[in-house]
Amino acid sequence: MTLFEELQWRGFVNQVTHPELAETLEKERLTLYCGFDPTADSLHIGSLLPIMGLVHFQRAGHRPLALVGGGTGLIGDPSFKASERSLLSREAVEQNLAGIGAQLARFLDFDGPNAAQLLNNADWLAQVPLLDFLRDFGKFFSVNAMLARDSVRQRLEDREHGISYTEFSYSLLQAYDFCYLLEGYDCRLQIGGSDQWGNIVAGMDMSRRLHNRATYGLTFPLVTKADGSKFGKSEGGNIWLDAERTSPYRFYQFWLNQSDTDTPQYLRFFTFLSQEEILALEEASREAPHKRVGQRRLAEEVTRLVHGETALQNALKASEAMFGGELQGLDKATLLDIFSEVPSAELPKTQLTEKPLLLDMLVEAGAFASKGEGRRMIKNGGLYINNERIQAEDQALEPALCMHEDLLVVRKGKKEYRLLRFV
RNA sequence: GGAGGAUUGCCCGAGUGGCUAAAGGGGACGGGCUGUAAACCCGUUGGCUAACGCCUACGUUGGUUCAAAUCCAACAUCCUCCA
Repeated sequence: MTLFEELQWRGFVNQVTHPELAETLEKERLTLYCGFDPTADSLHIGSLLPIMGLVHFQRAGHRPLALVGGGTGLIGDPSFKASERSLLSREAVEQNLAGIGAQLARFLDFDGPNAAQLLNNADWLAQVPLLDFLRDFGKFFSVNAMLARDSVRQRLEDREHGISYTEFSYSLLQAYDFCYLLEGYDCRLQIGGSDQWGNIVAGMDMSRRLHNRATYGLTFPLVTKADGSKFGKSEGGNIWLDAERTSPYRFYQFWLNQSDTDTPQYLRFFTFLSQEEILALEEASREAPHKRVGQRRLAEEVTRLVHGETALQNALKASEAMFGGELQGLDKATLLDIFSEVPSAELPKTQLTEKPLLLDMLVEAGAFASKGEGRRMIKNGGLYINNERIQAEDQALEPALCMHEDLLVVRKGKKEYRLLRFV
């Protein structure tokens, strides 16, 4: 299977500027780039698809450039956005760059004949004098073409928000990047999310006018969910690639909880499993859906890829303990280890002897927002201590409830755990 | 500048003097069924209280009234039409 066929099979190809790119990819070793916005100090799984894309290209022998938008990040991409972006400070962008760079470095191979490179467009964009830019570059840029683009049109039509000159110029900067990378790195292909189509085409236009050279563009589809909700969000908000923001356990659980309908596509998108393996998993899922082999494998693969083997094993162990229901047999160290993934709080040991209401104590420990909420939870049968359902609202807190004298595993509903420790 | 209309809980939206902590829907949360999925069914969805109840809430601030989301006044924000 050729690279392009593989990408198509996996569903990575949304739009391509030239159908002959498929052939070119077989005949030549290309340099390609994909940009990442430094809007936070960590990437989230929304960026995972482009990252996977870059890696596929690298595995096929092409040279990937991961571009962090230190320059463009100061401006803000208006594509398909409803309102004007608030500008990030230079310091924030700097900080975000460092975090994102480190994450990208985990996916790409920076050695060998087609070693990846990490670039920051601030390195060249910051150098360009405004007048030169307008004379040498802006002159070739058609405002008419830009106005016609879908990505900016909704902002033009929206009299409420409008679009500032600054954001309007974003497209030029990204086009400049492409030209710059073409010249300096012989980078002839830009890939990105479907919202980047306009920006990519703008860059291709410029490189043709400026350098009379043909370039390619390819966009990925939007990752969707069968039920129409937004991919990548869960109860706790975004799913981040940074273990500090989203623990490996939560990360693993996120993938494990994907629906049957979405899982086959996600296996294609977010794992490097071969076509045969993926088809086999699908087959197995159809035959015994309750075993959820697809979700399990998906969660395993992606967690290993993003957080590494050790973190995966811990996530597996924790998942098993929390959903297997068997807490009793575990020794204290294992217990603490497993629940290190989960929010925890320490409370004074004197509480145990004073025997307050369990409910009051949990509110105080932050497990419930209010007493009313806690009472409701108990009434509905959603509160468990050490995996045993609490039936009585007036249950008192006593030493007998604890595991290993001072540990309380609080569970709200099916999945939300919290560890309390009396010291 | 003038004339109308709007503003309700997380969101949408009903409500035009007491029976309104506010219909209905969505979302969220919990339970059931299952497979930590989907669909479906049931329940919860301002705070305090075991409960009677009390307090806080319908853009903001005042007022009328025994009683206001509901009436009046001013202000704010948005929308439409006219100049």
